[in-house]
Amino acid sequence: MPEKVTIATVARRARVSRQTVSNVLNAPHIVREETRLRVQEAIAALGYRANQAARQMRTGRSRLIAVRIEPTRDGINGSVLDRFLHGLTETAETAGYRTMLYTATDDQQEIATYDDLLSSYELDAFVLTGTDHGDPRTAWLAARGVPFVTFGRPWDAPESHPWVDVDGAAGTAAATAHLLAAGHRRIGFVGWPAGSGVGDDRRTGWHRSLVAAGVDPVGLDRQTPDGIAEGERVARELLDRATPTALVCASDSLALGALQAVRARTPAVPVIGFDDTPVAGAIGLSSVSQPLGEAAARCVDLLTAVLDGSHPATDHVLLQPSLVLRHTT
Amino acid sequence: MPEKVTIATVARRARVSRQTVSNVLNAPHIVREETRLRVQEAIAALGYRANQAARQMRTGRSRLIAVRIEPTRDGINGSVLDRFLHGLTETAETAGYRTMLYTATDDQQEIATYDDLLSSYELDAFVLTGTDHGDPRTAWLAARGVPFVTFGRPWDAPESHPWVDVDGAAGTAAATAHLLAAGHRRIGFVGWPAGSGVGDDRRTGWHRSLVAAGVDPVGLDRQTPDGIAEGERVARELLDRATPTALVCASDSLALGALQAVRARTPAVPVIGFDDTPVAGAIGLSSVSQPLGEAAARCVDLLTAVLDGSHPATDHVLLQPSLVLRHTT
DNA sequence: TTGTAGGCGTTATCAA
DNA sequence: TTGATAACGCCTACAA
Repeated sequence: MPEKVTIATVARRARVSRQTVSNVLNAPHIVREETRLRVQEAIAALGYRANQAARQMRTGRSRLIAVRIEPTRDGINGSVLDRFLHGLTETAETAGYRTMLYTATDDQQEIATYDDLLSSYELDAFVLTGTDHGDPRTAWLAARGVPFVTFGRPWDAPESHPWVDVDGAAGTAAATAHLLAAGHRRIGFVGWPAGSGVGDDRRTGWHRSLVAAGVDPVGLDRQTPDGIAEGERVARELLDRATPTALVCASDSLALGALQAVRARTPAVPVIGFDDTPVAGAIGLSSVSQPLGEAAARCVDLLTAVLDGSHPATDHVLLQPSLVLRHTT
Repeated sequence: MPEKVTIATVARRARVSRQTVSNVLNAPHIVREETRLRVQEAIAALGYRANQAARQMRTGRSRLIAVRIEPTRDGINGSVLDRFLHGLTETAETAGYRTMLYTATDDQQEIATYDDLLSSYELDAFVLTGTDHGDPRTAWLAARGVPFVTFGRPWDAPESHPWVDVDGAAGTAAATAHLLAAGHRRIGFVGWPAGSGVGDDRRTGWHRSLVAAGVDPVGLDRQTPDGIAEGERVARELLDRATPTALVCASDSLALGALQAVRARTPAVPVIGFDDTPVAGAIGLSSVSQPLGEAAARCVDLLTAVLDGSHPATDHVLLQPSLVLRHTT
């Protein structure tokens, strides 16, 4: 087991004071080159690394960011956040931050966790996902001046804090446009109940695309909580009542259900899902793909900008999704 | 923004010394009850929480455990580790530990990360996944006396360190037994190339089950790297050459491919996968399910035992998987 | 440009 | 049983 290497060990070896070593680390430009090189050589030779706990005590910064990990719901949509999490961890690492995980069952408990995390570990920032109308979490963090960024727009007040999001409406619009181009007119939409920002956004794209093409969308959409069985049920209902010739869905789960419903119909009824989850790839379901890696990277960008005190021109990033076509269209 | 509450704030309010507050926190039994209650009241009233960085400086312990997050490969098998990670975070929280994430591209880089994590953040322990024969990571950690537990057996030396694993052989044996009970004799196996501990383990269960039933397994299995296309290819090959009437697969990806291969065969060829990933649930694929939440919990148990210095009777845990039957059987 | 002194919040040691 | 003192490793002021 190697002995603990502190700033003092380095100082001794380089025959300078501890302060000079600290300067080499934090303000290299004020150290004479010859001295700096000697210190850097000592650092490398000893494998010295600054102790975060000690640094944090002085600076109050931990170089740690917190992200919530969700219970996997149906396991399909959960993969979206998992992919985001991976991208986040990776990008944060290259920016010199580590990622810390926490769980929470509801907003209030999550806020209690913020409090705990902040006072025990002095986290530098939070990355929130799944924001919705009137989110109490963002209000709490903002009130305390805690840096944070959300993956997902604040639907109420778009300017209130830094966020990164993917343009869901553009995604469903592209899906709808693709079907229109293929000659379809009566294109149905299977979505979530009105009221959720994300769900409404995705419905909007379909609606707007249809209207632009001169098709009346009335009666062509259905709403249901997420799930495969739910998707199948309402898709069947939609097919029976409104006879759409193609379907756009708000999620891959819904699309999977819709796929069951359209099975064996002639002519075939194309179905397009949302999120391009592994399931979609596995079964050949066309889907709208979110650039999750880039979204994560931009979140880190925004965060480091805030943490370094530099105020960038823009702190709202809206990314464009892409349509991945497979067998089902 | 609330003022920072330190042990001194609490001490002042409770009219005791800082040391007494510390004792109430870390050794309550040596404090007179009356004093202790007064201090606890002050702690509650002020919302005091011990600062981890300061505590860590003194004790050298961070109450942090590290887990690696993998790049999602095909996104199907990746979900296994994601579910494990969720369970781990949750259980660790209840045990008073937080989870820190890191990424690594190969074993050497991962070891470099250990070094970094250990000297910068003084992590208390590591949870490793995906161990294989002659894993350099466990050797490195063991040599330095760093506490760790692996999810996955050390295939070379079963006694060398604490581990938790799921009995893969029992899983494929159960799958095979189920098919045997349904009247099948020529049951094929689609697995990974020999040499990986996990893959060989899963093949063993199928092999043993067949032999026990008096069926000669020779020629009834194929090997391929993981993947849907790969699974389809070798399953097709197997069906053509060895005419199995049912298939057991080493993963859901392979099973998904096999499902393509057996499509439209009469009589139907049942397929059973492994891992019970969301995809399996979504498309009705029967699969062997690992108790990932429990595995994670046991990992935390083992870790806390090591960290608290108590040496439990057993530090090797082998959990039993369960067979989830769906349409494909 | 380099060195010295002090303190961040906590706990271990030892004395009262 | 409680309290005073020192120390963990680092960084910021200030002095040399």
